[in-house]
Amino acid sequence: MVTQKPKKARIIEAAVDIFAQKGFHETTMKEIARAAGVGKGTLYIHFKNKDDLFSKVLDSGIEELARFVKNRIQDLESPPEKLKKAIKAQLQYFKENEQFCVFAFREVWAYREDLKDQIEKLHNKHTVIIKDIISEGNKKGHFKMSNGNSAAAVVGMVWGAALNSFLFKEEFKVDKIYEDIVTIIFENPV
Amino acid sequence: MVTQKPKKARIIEAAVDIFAQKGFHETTMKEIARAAGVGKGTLYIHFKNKDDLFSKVLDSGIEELARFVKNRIQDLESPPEKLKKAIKAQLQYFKENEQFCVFAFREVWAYREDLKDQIEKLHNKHTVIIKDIISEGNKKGHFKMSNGNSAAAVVGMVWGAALNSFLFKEEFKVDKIYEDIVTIIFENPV
Amino acid sequence: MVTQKPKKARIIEAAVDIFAQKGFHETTMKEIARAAGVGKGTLYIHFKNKDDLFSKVLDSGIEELARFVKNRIQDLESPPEKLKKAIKAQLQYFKENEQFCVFAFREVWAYREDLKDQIEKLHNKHTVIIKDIISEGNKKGHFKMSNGNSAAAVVGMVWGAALNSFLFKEEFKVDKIYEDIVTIIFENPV
Amino acid sequence: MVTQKPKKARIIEAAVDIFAQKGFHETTMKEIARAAGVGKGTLYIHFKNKDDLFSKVLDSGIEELARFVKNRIQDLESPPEKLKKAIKAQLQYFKENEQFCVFAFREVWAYREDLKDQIEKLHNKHTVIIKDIISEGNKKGHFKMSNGNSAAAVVGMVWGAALNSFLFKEEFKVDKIYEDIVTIIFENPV
DNA sequence: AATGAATGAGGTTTCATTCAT
DNA sequence: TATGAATGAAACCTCATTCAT
Repeated sequence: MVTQKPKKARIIEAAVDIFAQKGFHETTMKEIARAAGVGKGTLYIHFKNKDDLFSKVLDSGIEELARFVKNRIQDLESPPEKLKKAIKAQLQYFKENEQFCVFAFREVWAYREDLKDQIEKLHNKHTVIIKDIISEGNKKGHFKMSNGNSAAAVVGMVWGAALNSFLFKEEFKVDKIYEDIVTIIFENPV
Repeated sequence: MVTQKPKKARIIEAAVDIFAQKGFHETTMKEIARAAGVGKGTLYIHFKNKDDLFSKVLDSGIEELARFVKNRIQDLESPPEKLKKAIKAQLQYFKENEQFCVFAFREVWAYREDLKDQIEKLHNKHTVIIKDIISEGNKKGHFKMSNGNSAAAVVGMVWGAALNSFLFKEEFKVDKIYEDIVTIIFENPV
Repeated sequence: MVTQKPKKARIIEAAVDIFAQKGFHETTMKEIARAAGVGKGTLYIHFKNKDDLFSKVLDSGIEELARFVKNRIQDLESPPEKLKKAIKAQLQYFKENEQFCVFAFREVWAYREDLKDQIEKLHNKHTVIIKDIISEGNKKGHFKMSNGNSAAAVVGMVWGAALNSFLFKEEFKVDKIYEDIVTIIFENPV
Repeated sequence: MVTQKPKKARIIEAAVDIFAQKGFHETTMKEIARAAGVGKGTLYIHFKNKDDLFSKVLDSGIEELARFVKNRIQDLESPPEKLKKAIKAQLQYFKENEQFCVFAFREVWAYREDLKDQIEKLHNKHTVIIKDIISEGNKKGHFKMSNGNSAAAVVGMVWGAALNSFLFKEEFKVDKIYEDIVTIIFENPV
């Protein structure tokens, strides 16, 4: 007999897709079960309940995004270069994982009171990469940004531009969006 | 007898609050009715259904935000000054209407498929102010930004920073956030 | 100012139409009010409630049908002729008042527990014409039918044939249906 | 553990009773569930919605009535005998299943626009037995009836007489009603 | 007498979760 | 471990009826 991919992973994969397409409330446990090819009851063996499944799905996605970005910047030295690369990496990830990103937009930003702690942690994990770069850049004299707000603002910029593309169903042009954002940060208005 | 505020307005006010606190799906029509001090059936006199109420609430808020920002920039000439003022005005509005802003974050960004048209329109109405300023600034030689993406990025920056504050329940310091954003746009990294 | 038709009559007229088209439960008081050109509250001035309005409407219709049939047979002497004429008259009335007849089918036959007394009375008023003819015919030696059941059976025959036409949207051919029914009663199978 | 009767059958049985007593609109899904001894949600596992349940209930009853009548006439040869037997069988079935018959009266005759197709089919299935007998009888020279209208008239006669008994809460005397109907068809008025 | 805005009881239906197999 | 039939709380929405004008 062929060794099957573990059920838990299959469930998460299926859930990302459906949550991303329809949002938390419009998605039913039955749909997820069917998409994962398991019984409804099985979901409750691997996850405590719908909220738990949801937050695990979120977790796994953000983790992957963070890994993806960290990989791309790990060999760079200069904070401005790191910042540029981190922005580009995010945009690339968005392009390749539109599904998940829409999902993250929907649910991380539009956070639910009862998942607050969970979501704050995730938001943090995601923003912290940028925060560290800025922090390092400030120390080395490259930037004059404050840490917390600026990181949030930069992340907001990337997501704002990305969401704008998604919303208007334009083609998602990584390079163009990248240029536009870099211009805002690195070019002075007169 | 005292002339009461019109029912429709009272309902919208109550709905903003509850939607903002709990999101679309967690909010029940019963709650809104109770908060507005009217009967459940009354909601259905003034609004076709829950979705309709929701989108009217959204509409009225965005309209007000747009008015608020436009008022503050109408006497300014220089595009950079306009951009700064528009950013500050948004932050001020956010501070004074935290409820509505969280609501808008939740639902405009995390847009729902079935309200897409509605939300695109609103998103547009809101972003277009920044877009016009940038466009004018480009023509006059102040900026070198592209129109669509950059406006979305700038708006994302403001909202990202604001949401960050809300998320972490820090005090919402308009001036500090304003400085941080302006620094990103107007100060060059080295 | 022109003397308007009394409101009460206008309401009944409107109600027959709507009840006939949609049945008791699918018809709303608002619809009736609008069709009658009066305010909703006005219905409650002239009728105690929806049930009361309904039974008055039924009453007025059955009354008219009974009058219609009685008129046509009053000059006839022979019970068989009377019976034939009464059958034909009913069919004619059905053809001219399909609206009301469907309504009567729906509601008289499918009687509601809470309107039972009302409906029995009406059913009676309608069947009694046939019952009297049969009774007279028996006495004079024309028929050998029992009174109650036979009248009900004859009425059922007429309505059954009529409803059959309505159901299958065939043209309602009075003469043909009339022939078919008369054949059953007046022609012997071998 | 004792093998229980299948849930679906139990639901249909319960639904016939309640629908018969109170009609479609006055019957609630909650009542049916309670009467069937199942949860409200279970109804929606076996039936798409209230309309679906209703039409399935109707279907199952008409099917049974048709089977009942067919069984009784299958060994007879002469069309007049068949017709008599079919009439008697219907009356017998009515006596034994008053519940269902009242239900069928209510809803088949007083048909609802949205169930029209369903009801036409059922009406048909029921009337066709009589239609076939008449048709055969015409061919063999026993009757001189037209097919469609006459079948509908005969069925109407049976139902009319039966309903009359139910309406007036008289004892339902199969033999007496049978005699009365047969007299109308087989005895010539003078 | 006439109106229609307001009400809220009560209906249908969905769906997260349980549990016997 | 795995399943899915069964459950019932809770949501949205309608509409007969009331009552202040």
